[in-house]
Amino acid sequence: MVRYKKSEEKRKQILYAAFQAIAEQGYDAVTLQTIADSAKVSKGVVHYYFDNKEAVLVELLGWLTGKIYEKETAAVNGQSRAVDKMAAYIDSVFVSPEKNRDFYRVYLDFLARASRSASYREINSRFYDNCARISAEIVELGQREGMFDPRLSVQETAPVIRSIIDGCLIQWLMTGQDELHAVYRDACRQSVMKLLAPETVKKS
Amino acid sequence: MVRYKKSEEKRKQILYAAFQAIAEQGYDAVTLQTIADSAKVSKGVVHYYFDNKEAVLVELLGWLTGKIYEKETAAVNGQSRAVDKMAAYIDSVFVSPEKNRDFYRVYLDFLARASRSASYREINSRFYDNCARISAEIVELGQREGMFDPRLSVQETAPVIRSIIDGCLIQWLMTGQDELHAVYRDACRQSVMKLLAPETVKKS
Amino acid sequence: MVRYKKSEEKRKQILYAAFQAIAEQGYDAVTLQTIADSAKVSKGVVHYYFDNKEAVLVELLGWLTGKIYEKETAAVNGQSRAVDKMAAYIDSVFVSPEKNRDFYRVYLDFLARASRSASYREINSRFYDNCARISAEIVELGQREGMFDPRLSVQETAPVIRSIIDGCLIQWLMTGQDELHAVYRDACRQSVMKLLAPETVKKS
Amino acid sequence: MVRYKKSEEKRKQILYAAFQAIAEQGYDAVTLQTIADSAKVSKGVVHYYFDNKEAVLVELLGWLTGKIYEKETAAVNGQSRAVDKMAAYIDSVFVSPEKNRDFYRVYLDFLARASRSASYREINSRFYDNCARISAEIVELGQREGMFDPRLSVQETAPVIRSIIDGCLIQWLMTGQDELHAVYRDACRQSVMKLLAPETVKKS
DNA sequence: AATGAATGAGCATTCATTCAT
DNA sequence: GATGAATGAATGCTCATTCAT
Repeated sequence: MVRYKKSEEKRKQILYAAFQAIAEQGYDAVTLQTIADSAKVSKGVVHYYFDNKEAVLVELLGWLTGKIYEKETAAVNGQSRAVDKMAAYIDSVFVSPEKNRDFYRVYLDFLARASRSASYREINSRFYDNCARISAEIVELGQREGMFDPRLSVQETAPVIRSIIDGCLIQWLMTGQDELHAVYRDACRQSVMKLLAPETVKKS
Repeated sequence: MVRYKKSEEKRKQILYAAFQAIAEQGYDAVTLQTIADSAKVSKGVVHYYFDNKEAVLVELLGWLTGKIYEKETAAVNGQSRAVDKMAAYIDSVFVSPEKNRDFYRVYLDFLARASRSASYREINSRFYDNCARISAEIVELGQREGMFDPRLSVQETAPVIRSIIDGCLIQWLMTGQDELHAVYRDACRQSVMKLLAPETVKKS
Repeated sequence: MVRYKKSEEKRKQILYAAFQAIAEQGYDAVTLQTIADSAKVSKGVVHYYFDNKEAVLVELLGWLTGKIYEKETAAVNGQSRAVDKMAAYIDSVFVSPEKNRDFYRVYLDFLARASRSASYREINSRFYDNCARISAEIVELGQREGMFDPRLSVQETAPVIRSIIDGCLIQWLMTGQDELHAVYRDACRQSVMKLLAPETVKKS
Repeated sequence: MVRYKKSEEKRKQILYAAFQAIAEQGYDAVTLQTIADSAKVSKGVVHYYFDNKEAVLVELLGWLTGKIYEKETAAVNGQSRAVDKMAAYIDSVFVSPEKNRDFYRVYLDFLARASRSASYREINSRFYDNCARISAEIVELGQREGMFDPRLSVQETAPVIRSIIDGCLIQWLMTGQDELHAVYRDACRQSVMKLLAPETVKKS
């Protein structure tokens, strides 16, 4: 990308600092001074690289969701069977309490904003579309493999899978308890699997 | 009780004004002046009834989630069979695009805050617990009726149901399209039902 | 004027403080803090009474030029003959080195701004029109009295009179010497009188 | 001289860019970046040639007023009779709406500053002195020719002539109307001529 | 109880200036 | 000579909060 002449590295440094600062304090409580301090640069530098505070957030969220999508893709590509891919997909989201906490704190801030601003929604839509594509491909593969319910509409299922993932992680975040991370992950995994499972013959 | 009669009315008036203002602009963008104007009271009055701006949000969310819980309970109590109760529960959440939009905008603001503050989380926990209880009772009833999968852990299932509901509504909100409200509601309903469904005999 | 509910007195206090501050430091060098300090009020008060810094200047200049016009009118009305009226008019402008210095400093700032902004120009036009009307009435009276050149176009002469007045005061201001104030005033008076004088019979 | 040949060119380039930028936006609204961009040089270069922002204005005005004086001198030298010289002098100032607008915008900015700073006033004094000398020589010539009023004090008349010129151009600038440029020029010319005219024999 | 004038801390932002390359 | 990244002081402005009436 030649889009930015100015050192791409420093931009990243500022974005990461902003991420940390927002995760800790929330978007509105964060000041450009906080971000600058956290990035170990002077306040002016933030404005040198970004037009304004909002531009930092906008870019941060494109960057963040982009990175997460990449990780999900990598995790899914590491498996061959649909069931394993889906498990890998879910596990790649439920990385660790620390990382999930940081990300979902920032992400909730973002969603709150996106609910009122079309430009934020657009960034999020790209992320949702990417996630939906991953799910859709896994579901289709699973259907071809005969492991997933063939009657499922891929269109409808993909968003629900993301709902369960995000919903579970938000609920976990609200517990404030790291120990429950695994519990919510398992609940998420099992629910998704149950949702995708084909009709079974009743054991008699 | 009688002591606060008059006050209580004005408190509600202010809370409702705050709700509208926050739904429109977001908590941080809203000023006490905005709230006062919208509630048709003077700025001083807001401080007379609430210690500070944050106290408005705190009380607002206790009040809001309480009202929603009441509506859910009423809807569920209007049905007798588990399947109908669950459908009524879900439908009572998916009221209308307008109402869902207003509530989820405010609720996302709240969740973002709750992710960093234990006191906010506590308010949310009450709501989650109430929702979980509703789900749990329906699931147990359904299991007794033989309509829901008897192997389901009620403990684990209840949060997932809420995840699907919240997750779907958040995703719908991010589309920015009122017309899709019904689509997400149906996806939510079908997924929940599939999740709760007992093992079925494969048609041969 | 019920245009402003907020204490008109305090507005004047702030305007006068702004006038003093601008006279001393120039519009751009003046900060809202300076104005507030000079008015012995807190910084917030200035913003409470005026939307922004520019609004202070705009109102200041309407107010200032209005006051000057009033003084000019009063001075002119105190005389009955055209020659005396004109002298009174000029003298009412050349009040004192101190007052002229303060006013013309601020006025030059204003003219510089007005040269680029139509809204400032409009305020100034009202002032120019008022001044031109004063001159025009005197000139017409003088022509009727037979004391002023009857061939003079009132339309054309009025602006030139103001040019001489403003031009002389600006030049005096640039000398930085209070002692020369009277010199420029006399030069102004004599030039204006010469300009208005009717054809004379050459002394032989 | 040779030492600065290259530098001098770039200085002029920067000064001219500054002139354009200030004419358009005003000194305070102009940034060094704007000037640098407009001069097609880097920001650092401006600081390389000028100690600071103010030094640009100071030099700009010395340069500008110098050029104007030269033009006035040339115009006056092109005529032999006092009346023609004076007309040429005035016409050389009223060049065109575009040029007068640019110059007087910048000049008003400068005068506002000069009203508070002795060092600026000094630059202006040189210009005033030069202008006064031109007028004085013409007036003296005219008196010798018997075309101008012999009783006129050259000392007193010269500044008034400049007052009329500057005053008329400032008033024209405040109209915002290019079409009136000629009107103000004519008013200026006629007033100056009337001012200088000798006593005339009344037609009987 | 209610008002709204007054306060001032805190913030985003701008920009002249410096300086390493 | 020339560049432009980096700095940080300074400013306009917002707004929660206080308090006299």
